[in-house]
Amino acid sequence: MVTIKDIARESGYSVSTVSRVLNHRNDVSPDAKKRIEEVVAEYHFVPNNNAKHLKQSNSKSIGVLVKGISNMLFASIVEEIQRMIEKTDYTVVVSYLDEDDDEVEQALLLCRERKPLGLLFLGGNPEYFKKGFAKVDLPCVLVTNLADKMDFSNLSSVATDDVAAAKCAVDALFEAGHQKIGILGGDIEKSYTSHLRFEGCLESFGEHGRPFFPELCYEKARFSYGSAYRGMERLLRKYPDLTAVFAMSDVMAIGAIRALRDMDYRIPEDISVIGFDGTDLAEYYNPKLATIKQQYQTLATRSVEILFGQIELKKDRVHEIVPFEFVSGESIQKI
Amino acid sequence: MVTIKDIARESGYSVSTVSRVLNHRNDVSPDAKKRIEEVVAEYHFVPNNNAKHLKQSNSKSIGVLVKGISNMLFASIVEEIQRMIEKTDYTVVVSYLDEDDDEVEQALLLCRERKPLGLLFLGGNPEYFKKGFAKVDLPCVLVTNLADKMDFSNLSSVATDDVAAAKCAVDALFEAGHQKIGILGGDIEKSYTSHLRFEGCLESFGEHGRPFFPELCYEKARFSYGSAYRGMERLLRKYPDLTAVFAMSDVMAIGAIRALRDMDYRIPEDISVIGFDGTDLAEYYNPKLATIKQQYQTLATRSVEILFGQIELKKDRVHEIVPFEFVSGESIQKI
DNA sequence: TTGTAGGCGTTATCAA
DNA sequence: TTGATAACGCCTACAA
Repeated sequence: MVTIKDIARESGYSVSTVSRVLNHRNDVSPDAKKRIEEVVAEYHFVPNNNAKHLKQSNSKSIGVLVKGISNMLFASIVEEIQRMIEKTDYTVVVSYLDEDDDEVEQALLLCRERKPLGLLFLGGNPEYFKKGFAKVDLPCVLVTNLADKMDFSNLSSVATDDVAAAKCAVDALFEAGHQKIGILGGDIEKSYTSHLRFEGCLESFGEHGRPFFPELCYEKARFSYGSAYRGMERLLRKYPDLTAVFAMSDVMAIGAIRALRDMDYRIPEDISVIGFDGTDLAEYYNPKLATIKQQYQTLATRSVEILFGQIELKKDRVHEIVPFEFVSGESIQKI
Repeated sequence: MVTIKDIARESGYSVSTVSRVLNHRNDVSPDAKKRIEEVVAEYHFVPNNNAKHLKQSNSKSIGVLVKGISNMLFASIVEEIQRMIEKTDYTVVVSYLDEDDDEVEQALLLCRERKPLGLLFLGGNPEYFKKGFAKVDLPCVLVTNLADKMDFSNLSSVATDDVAAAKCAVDALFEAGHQKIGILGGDIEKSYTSHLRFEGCLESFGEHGRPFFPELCYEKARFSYGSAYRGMERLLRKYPDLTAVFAMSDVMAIGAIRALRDMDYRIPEDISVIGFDGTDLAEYYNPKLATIKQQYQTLATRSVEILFGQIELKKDRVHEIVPFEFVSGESIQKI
């Protein structure tokens, strides 16, 4: 393996000078710079990041922790974040975690290893934050979950109002004349997001003067096509005369629709369906999916802006709500 | 930051003993192990991977390089690979690259930094391999692309026969009675996969005694809904009387279908569409998408088996073709 | 079974 | 503008 020492030897300069050239510093003579760059190119030298990060104390980088690799909304937000940060002199370090990994623990690890100047959490479990976030002592923004209930001075948040958005979805079904509404969502014990959207459902039912019996009209599923398909089957079995379904993600909605169609229901003529997230897929699906569109662009830009505000301008944390949009699609039928 | 030295001091043992405990080695007394583990837990000590990998020469890990983060087929394969390797005493290091990044360069970097015992490439550009793979000197498997044309003794490959599979797709359209067939695919100059599938189309046209005019019936698009949507519009403009479309991925097919429906064509009554990949989405879409299903499970298991064969049993490289399946779906109409 | 000491490849400090 | 040299945190002979 060719190291900085080899480059030093070959170029006739010392490792320090080579290091300076590598890090684009200006206290190097043009001659040295030129010669060293030639040798670097000739040997295809690439610095070893382990050694680099081991030594370096601060790295002008932003860490991004993404919970759930196949979450399309997060994928869109990450892309947008990358695009924004590329324009600055910061670099981005993205770390993909599993759905139920402890993101705060991973954050601590990332800090030790890359020493970023700030952190962006895409998705997060309040339990993990309460347990371990006190040890994180750099500016952070939690994206897509509001952190206003947690009192950490270095933690901002940017999110869609999940309660209001879910309420809006269910309202839309009530307003289309539906009374028997089933809900397909995540585990409200484990997923805080699901918990909030569940709250929104409660509110909507309350406001429309309808009692809400979870045992009857709520069914749990994972955020995947297959799981939602089976969840929909269970839901329909216990609530056979439902006329509308709110699924807590577009993926779930699509799984549910396939299940319903396989049981010979037409969407939306027999059963209406509304999803959540407003990913691209929703408008490419047939029928076009009614959904609640989260503004992923705004979520991305605001979170980056807020993070830089905290890092560079030493601004205070903020908890910001980004408006959502109701997309009517073609999957809701007025009755 | 708490380091191994702190643990040594607090536990009363030396750093080497602590290191031994951390690496689960058995030349440590139970007393030492117990005491040290207590202190580690108390201080929430986590080893610094930079330092670890900087020093460590071999790490019992497998590197996975994934090209294209929103490629659903790859996502499924990665999951399967993780599941398999978890059962062994190896660990997995996944590295997600952009569609057009140089995966071989990244592989070199990964090798320097993590010193894996083997590498799995999900997707790859033959150009990059020809240019730089000679410098990679550990067992590797290229997945979803065949590498039999390249003569590297440490490079195996496992893939679907893209030529035959694409031919099968187009054959299906011919056999349904279609004569005017349009094709929506990637850039055959840049994407080797697209190039091969293009070859398959040529073969099918030839076999059915139909001339193939790329300017008329081939249109280029990226592998995304939006790009395929616009590609389909262009294709239809130059080939207005086509009755069937082969899209080189399911995502493209769905983009194309939306474009066609927006122009008031019915699928499959007016225009038939067949996709490629056979991701979950294909069977959840409406209409169920006709497609060529790549066996992602087999691709995953075979590539891991072959890699371990090379690493542990010093077996020779192999180039293996995994069969594909034709899925008829509901998007092809006999005429 | 345990400890000492040297080194992994880089950056940072200081002196020249 | 340069170059020695000491870290960074960990692993691993080798010695005890």
